[in-house]
This record gives sequence, structure tokens and C-alpha cells, in this order.
Amino acid sequence: MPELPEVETTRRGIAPAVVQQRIVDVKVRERRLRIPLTPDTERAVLGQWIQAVERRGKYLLIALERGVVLVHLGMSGSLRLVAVDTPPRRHDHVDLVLGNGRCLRFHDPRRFGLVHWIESPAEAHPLLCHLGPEPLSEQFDGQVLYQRAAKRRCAVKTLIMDSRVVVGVGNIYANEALFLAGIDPRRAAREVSIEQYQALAERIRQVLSAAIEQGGTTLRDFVREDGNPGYFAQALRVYGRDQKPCVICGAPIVQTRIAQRATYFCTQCQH
DNA sequence: CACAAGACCTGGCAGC
DNA sequence: TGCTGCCAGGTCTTGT
Repeated sequence: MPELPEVETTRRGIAPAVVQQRIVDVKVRERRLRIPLTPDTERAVLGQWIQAVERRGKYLLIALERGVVLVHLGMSGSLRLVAVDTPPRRHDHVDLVLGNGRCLRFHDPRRFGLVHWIESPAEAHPLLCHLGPEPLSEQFDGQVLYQRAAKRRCAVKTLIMDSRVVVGVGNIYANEALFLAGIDPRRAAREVSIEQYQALAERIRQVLSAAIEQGGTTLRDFVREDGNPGYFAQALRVYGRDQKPCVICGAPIVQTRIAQRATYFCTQCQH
């Protein structure tokens, strides 16, 4: 699913329709999410006005008058805006029914995602308080990566996917950014130079920004708030391209596994 | 502290 | 047409 660009695409899609709306009903069809959805969430949320829709890493924060609804899309989740009378489909677990006759509907076949109400301040919540900087903010650069890499023998790919180091970089965009930066994903994090980390940080920002502009990457599950896919999949240079020619040098892209995750790279272009 | 591996789930697909 | 096994965009927890 959803890495940062898909979550940001969802945020931008739903915000105009839900901000300044009142939650007039909450329908829960499945409580067994990553965090079980308890009745106090419904009780707390009902009748409140939505103030804003923000994002922290891959979490969506629906800010209410009192507290915040945290939404995470896990691997297979999506949020859609539908008319109130739209019949639910399989795996449509939660509806927030709004005063304007629309409904924010959470769908997640694998149930790795969550919908969870918390009291403010959200930043202090255990799910959010250890998160690293936002990759598209001023707080993030090559220096941050280099410092955090200091004692770490894990692969550089694993480092940039660690949400305590930087948020939002999932498996697809980690592969893509390392390709664009010309860095072998298997390299030990502490062996990578500051110059290379500066290039890598720049490429992470670039690939995430480009993906947001395209509405994210749809491989199978992800849909935008209007039910349409994102279009960045066609721009992927290495992810999913095992044995296909490198777009730079033509050598076959190689697939391997790093920390249990599919990893794609060009042995000619990445060192 | 750093790291690897397992756990959580369902659905889609390849191969037999 | 089944059935089986493997794979998938993400974290969190456990054990070394």
C-alpha cells in the first residue's frame, strides 16, 4: 500500500469534502483492526466537527474539536468518499457519516490498518512520538541520514525505511530513490558517504514529490478518495522490473531480498 | 542498543 | 476446476 505519496493523495482528496463537516453517524462493521476499534471511539467522535485533515508519516490525522482520529492504511487500505446510501462492499469496515450527506469510508482487506481516536496532543502518542522527520520538510537532509547511519550495519535500504530515521519511505520508493542516487541498496548504512547521503536525501524528496503529483502508485489495492487509481506506477524505474532492462544502461534489473522485502536494483548503475 | 525474524491478515496468482 | 504455496505497498513485538 500506501506509502507517503498515497497517504498524501488521500489527504488532499478528502480534506475539502470533510473539513467543517459534522460527524452525524459512525458505522462500524469490523472492529478487528491493527488496534481493535472500541466503542469509545464511536462515542467520542459522534457529533464532533472536523477541523482539519493532516498527515504525519503514513498516518492521517483527522482533527476534531476534541481529540484526533488516527487513520493508517496498512498494506491494503483506502479511504473513499461515497454517498450515504452507497451499499457497503466486503471489507468496508468503518463509515464516518457527515452532515453533508457524504460518507468517509474505510476499506482494508488485510486489516493491517487502523481507525483510532486519541486525545490530543497527537504528537505525544506512542504511535507517533518516535517518528523521524518528514522527508519533504526542512528538517530532512543528507546530514540527518548520515548521522543516523553512524553505528548501523544494516543495509542502507533498511535505514531509509526505518520510520525513526525518516518517515514515509516504504519499499517502492526506497528502491526508486536508491536507483536514482546510484547507491547499491545492500551497502552497509555506515559505509555510505555524506555526499552520497546528500544525493540520496535529494532523490527521496524528488521521487516522493513526483509520485504525489501523479496521485500515488497503484499496484493493486490503492485507490484515491474518488475510487480512481494513482498513475505513478508507469514511472517506476526499478520496482517490480526484475530482469527488465535498466532504463539507463540496459543491463537487466536484479531482484533480491533485504530484510525480507523485495529489492530491485541495477548492478551496473548502483554501487 | 542493533538487528533478524516472526506476527498480524486476506486475496491474487502461478504451478501442479 | 481445484488445491497448495508463495507473494504483496507496513508496522509492532520478541528474542538474540
